[in-house]
Amino acid sequence: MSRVLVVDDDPQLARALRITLRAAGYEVVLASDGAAALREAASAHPDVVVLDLGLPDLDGTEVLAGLRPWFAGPVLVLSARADSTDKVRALDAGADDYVTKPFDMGELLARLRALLRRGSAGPDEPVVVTGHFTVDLAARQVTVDGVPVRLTPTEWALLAELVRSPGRLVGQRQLLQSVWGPAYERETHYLRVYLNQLRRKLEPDPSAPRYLRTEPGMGYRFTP
Amino acid sequence: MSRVLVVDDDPQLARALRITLRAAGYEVVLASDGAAALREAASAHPDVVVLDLGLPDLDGTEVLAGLRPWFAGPVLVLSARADSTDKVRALDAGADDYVTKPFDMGELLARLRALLRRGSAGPDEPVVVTGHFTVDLAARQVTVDGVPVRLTPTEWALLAELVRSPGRLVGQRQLLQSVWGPAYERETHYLRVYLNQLRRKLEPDPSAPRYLRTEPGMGYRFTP
DNA sequence: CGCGGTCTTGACGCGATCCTGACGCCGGCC
DNA sequence: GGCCGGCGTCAGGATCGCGTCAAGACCGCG
Repeated sequence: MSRVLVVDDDPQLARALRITLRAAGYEVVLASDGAAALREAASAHPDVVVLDLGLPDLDGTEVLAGLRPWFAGPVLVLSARADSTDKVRALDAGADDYVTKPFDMGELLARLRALLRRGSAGPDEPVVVTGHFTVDLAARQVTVDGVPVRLTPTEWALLAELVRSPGRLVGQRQLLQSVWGPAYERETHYLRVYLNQLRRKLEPDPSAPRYLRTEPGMGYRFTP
Repeated sequence: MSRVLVVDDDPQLARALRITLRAAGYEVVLASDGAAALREAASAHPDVVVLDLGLPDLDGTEVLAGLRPWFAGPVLVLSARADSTDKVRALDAGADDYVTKPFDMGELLARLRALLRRGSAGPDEPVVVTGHFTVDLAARQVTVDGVPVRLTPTEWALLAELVRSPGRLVGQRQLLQSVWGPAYERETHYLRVYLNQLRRKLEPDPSAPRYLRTEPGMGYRFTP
């Protein structure tokens, strides 16, 4: 059955969620603060995360930001704040659903079912390894032959988008849209420049790319 | 940009949605009752459906039931009913999100963005296998005897169109229209050239095609 | 204010890709 | 038997996309 990571600092609510989710057939992992949430998400490989925004250490959106670069599964946010600007912020930060407290357990379960039905696209591995370099999506770090390499923010965003779907071709439009925004859909030149830089930093032989391959006219493909 | 099918019988709300969605960069298709909704969903190929449950002819859940067997994209349900049993029913009937009226437009847009962000990778059956080669539609990769083969964009578009309806005859007009555009309906020569190239790359014996067959005067057929 | 790093933009050469025309083959039809 | 339309095959030239380099714009920081 599916594994759920519940992130909530209220022991009473956490306990209620654990019992309800167990009864519904889920395996439950608990975390009571943001740091633990990120740790558990990386080690327990949950299929879905239920995240309370009101945490003692980190802001909920920070947890989302730490999760999203590498965690592909759905995230359902719980919050006491019903203001729509809060909802928009959380949803745009990567949440898949937003439920305001107090909430009905039946509805929460139904929303979880809906999220899980859609299926997690791609592996949620926080670290991707190749024969020559490794990409740690959770720690935002790349190492070549064990040596850390510095990437600029743009280079990182581009690499993360490619690495998140290994073996799959990623269209140039999708890359441009997720790295530069929807207005830059046609600036394919950017891709050429930054792919070149990434290859120079990561590929054993930048002139004959092994891991960051070009599919002319369509996009790029990361092959581990 | 993405296409949204809006199903609502309230002209005022429909108009507001159309204006807002247009402004947000979406292409909008409207339907004012359930029958029209099913028709438009089939013909317009929307990326996402916004469905009001209160319709004059059909119950909203019936529309959902009619949609779900073949429509893979996300469906966002609008409803005046805030009762959680209604929400559960709609979500379990195949809805991906449920928003109660009155709602905030910004929130609706954020929820649509969240749905589309996830929905780009549909749960289709993306791999087609034959005795000699395999076509992975999601990864955009073709392998012959396990070895990846490079296809040009045109070759890929043509092959994908054929492979999407296995065993079925695909007319030349349909192929030309979907690969080159409506203006090229008569350029049957293109088909001959590119089918030839595909056969050379994929068929065991290109001069005696087994998988990419010609139906003289009609079109082509892919037989797994 | 200066400085280092990063992002954008332009120019250029090269190879791949697309279109186009020519030719031969085959089967149906007159 | 000859004609004709449709198909397969091949090759070459125009065009497009890609990689590469470098210079200018921009930004945050000291």
